[in-house]
Amino acid sequence: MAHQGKPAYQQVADDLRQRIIDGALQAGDKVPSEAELMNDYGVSRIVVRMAMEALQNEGLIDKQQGKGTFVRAQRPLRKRLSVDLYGKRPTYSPMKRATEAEGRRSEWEWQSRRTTATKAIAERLAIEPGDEVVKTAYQFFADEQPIMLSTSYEPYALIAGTPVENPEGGAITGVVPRMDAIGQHITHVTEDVNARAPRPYEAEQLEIAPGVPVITVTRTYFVDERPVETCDIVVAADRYTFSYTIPIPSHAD
Amino acid sequence: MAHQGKPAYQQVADDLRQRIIDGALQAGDKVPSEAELMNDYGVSRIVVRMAMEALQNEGLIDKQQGKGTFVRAQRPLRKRLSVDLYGKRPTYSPMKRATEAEGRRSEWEWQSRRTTATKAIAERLAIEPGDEVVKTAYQFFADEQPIMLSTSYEPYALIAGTPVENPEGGAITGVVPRMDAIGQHITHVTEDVNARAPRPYEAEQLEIAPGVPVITVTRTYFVDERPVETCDIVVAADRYTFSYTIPIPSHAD
DNA sequence: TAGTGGTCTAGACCACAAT
DNA sequence: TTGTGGTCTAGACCACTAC
Repeated sequence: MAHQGKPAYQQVADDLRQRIIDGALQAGDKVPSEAELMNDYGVSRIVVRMAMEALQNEGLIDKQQGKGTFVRAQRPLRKRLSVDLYGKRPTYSPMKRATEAEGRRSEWEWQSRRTTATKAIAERLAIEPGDEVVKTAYQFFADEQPIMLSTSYEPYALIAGTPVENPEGGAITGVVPRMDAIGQHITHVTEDVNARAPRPYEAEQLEIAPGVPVITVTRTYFVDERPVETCDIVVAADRYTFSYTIPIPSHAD
Repeated sequence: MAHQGKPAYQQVADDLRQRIIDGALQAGDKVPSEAELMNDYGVSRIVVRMAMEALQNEGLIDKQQGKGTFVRAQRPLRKRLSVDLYGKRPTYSPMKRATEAEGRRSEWEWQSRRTTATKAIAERLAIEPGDEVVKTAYQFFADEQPIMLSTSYEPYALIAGTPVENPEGGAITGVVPRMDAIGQHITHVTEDVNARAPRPYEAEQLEIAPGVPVITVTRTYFVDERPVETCDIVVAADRYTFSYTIPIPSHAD
């Protein structure tokens, strides 16, 4: 490895990245094995692995134990979790839309329990810490593969004794219709989008390598200024994209 | 390190993560040095480093060469890049809003040049590959620190000979006002939000460690169904969050 | 000068997949 | 059985920071 001031592992990563971008290595192609790369570049295995790890975290390659390393299919194959602002229906169920639109089955599992609000959750729901909330953990699947984790919180006071006390137990799916059923007509939703490396549990559930980033969304549903549900969403960034369409008001000032 | 089937580096990471979450290690606290951790857990340095790298990529710690490793300030301190749907003004300049709102100066640098559209860009702008476009690379700063990279593309045919041919050279800042000035009244914007590890150039520009994810946004401005500008945005995920507010139409079906 | 994290070598054994 | 990537050891030297 001719040095140019840069660390060797970055030079290896740069070279391989360029070969992928240039198309010398195409989607599905096998990347040379670690042993071959050690030879090709004249570096130790740790250097090769550091380079490959960087490329994996960039979403460019896919390592498979026992088989080898392959160039990933690029962006166009990523699924979109889209939020349609123009639909007449008040449903707000991007995952269902995304999966049904592709003729796939949409499935989820959930586990619900009553608990008390932490300080952070209380703040998001504009209630007091210690107030009762219903906490529900969801796992969404498409074609048997886990694609999204979500944990939602609702003030228990809001839904106690109503038909929707059981989160998704009834026939009504989606937060907006469920809230509609008890007279809470959701007016808007806020989403804070961020990203980070997955926690081990998330990496396992979503079947991604540790280091491959996840997109996190903190979503809160409001009836006017009152929050009625808040949830934390986690999806694998190398497989999914969040899409937004934002209307720009006209210049009639 | 008592083994429980899990790799040692995950156990070390799990233990340190728990100490941070529990508050035993608080924001700003110094994490034990690599040498101390090797001793504490009875593992080699590479194991300690793999654990620390995971925590860094999760945004939990901050490594500083020569000084040590420290627990990061958590989410609430992150800045928001917010998109206000309700403002009367048609400006769409989230970075300015975010920085001005905090009484900070907002600065940017840009470099513009005419070139031809690649296949991907042509598709996003609904023009033909090879058509002329104006490509502009922006760097946004807040308090001298780089916070956002952006590369925008506009069809040259749209702006040729107009006062806004020079991207941000005139007094008009922001895409919506600029387009307004030439009679193009932007009706909506689409954003595709994703995340990945940064490229070396991005890590350097944004002053983040390789492995700390960036949020990428592919944003396109439309006049009715016609795209008039598209851009790629990159921000450090450990410092910034994108916020959306989405109105939910009422159930009057 | 001492302590920190950054890079790197040369090995080793393991788990998994293909043959 | 062979080749792959996953984990791990025991070192080494360097660059940066604080004293």
